[in-house]
Amino acid sequence: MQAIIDTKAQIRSVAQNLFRERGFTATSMRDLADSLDIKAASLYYHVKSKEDILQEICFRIADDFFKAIEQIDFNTKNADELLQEAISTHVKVIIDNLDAAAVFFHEWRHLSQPHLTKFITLRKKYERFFTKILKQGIATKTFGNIDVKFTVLTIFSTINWVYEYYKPSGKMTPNEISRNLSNMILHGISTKKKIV
Amino acid sequence: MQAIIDTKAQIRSVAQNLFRERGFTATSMRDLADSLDIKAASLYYHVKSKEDILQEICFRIADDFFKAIEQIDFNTKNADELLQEAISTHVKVIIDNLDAAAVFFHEWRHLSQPHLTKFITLRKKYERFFTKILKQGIATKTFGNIDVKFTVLTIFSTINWVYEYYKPSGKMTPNEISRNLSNMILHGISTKKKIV
DNA sequence: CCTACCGATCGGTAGG
DNA sequence: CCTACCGATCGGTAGG
Repeated sequence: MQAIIDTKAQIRSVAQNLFRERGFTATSMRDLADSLDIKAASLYYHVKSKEDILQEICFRIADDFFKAIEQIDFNTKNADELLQEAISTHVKVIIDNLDAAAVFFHEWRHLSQPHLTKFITLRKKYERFFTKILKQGIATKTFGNIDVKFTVLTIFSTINWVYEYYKPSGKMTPNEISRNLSNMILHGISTKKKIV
Repeated sequence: MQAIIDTKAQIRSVAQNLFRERGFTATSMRDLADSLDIKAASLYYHVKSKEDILQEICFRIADDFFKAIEQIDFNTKNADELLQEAISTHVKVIIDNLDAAAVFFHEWRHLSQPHLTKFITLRKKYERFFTKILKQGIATKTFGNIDVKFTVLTIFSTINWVYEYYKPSGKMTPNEISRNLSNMILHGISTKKKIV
């Protein structure tokens, strides 16, 4: 049994990398098999289909995102602290799974139904954690009078792109990246006061 | 001649849409032909190859981005005004070419050499406009002591995602979106003062 | 995990 | 812009 599990994990690992580099559609089962030094037909002993692999990648990391954010205690902190913590855990999941994150953000649309709908539903559910933080922050005047939906989308655009430029060999640590992103989202880059 | 030009523009228009929806690799020449009510072989009278279409889409909108940003007068304005204007023209190009922008941001990696290198070089050149604005703003203390490279990347992540959520039928106008994005990037969402 | 193979589809060409 | 077609490659199966 152990061998099967390992092989499946290996397939996923190689697939994450190739799906990221070339895209899901442009990666063939033969490409995958070549990287694993087996024949394409042998892959089907471990996975049901090519899309089966994509599903596993997408929903595994979705699960990581939920597990991380659900550990945040939403009752004992201010909205700005909550937001910083949410950003930090989100960024950590991405950085710990760079290939999977890239696939998650780019290739999910190749999921077939009903998985596609399930995926979109999960994403909306996840967004609600951030919506909640923003609404709380507006209510307590911690945040300005912002458009919640627009701001949630903008926060995600800002923090999701991390997988694109983060390099483990780079000079910025994951914590520094999280801090800088939180800082930009909370305070911006200007030294001047906001004109409202 | 006019007919040929129109047909080529039609091919590009349909291709932008399909490449966006399904991705470059997952869109076949037969898909394109079907949408145009012609046969796949007939496409080759107008275009050299499938990638030829991708190249046109990517480099045309790249040109739009440059034309727009080159019209900004970099000498008579403060860094914060410059940044607002750069963001605004950038967002306008995206909103005026939603399909092409989506292809530009997602499918460029399917370009072959030497076009891929040319594309990346152009993108770096374009980023330099923003680098210049940030450096000027830091020098004049308009911006805080930020990491320039990181901030340029973060600004692009924040503003590029517009193509994903902008809907012409939505309640926010392009100008409002630009203003909100500039506001977030310059001042953030917090009402508190920045703690340095 | 392999060999052998299938039907479908791909990008593209020849020739009109 | 069409018909007719090509070699290559695709995801996947049968049977071991």
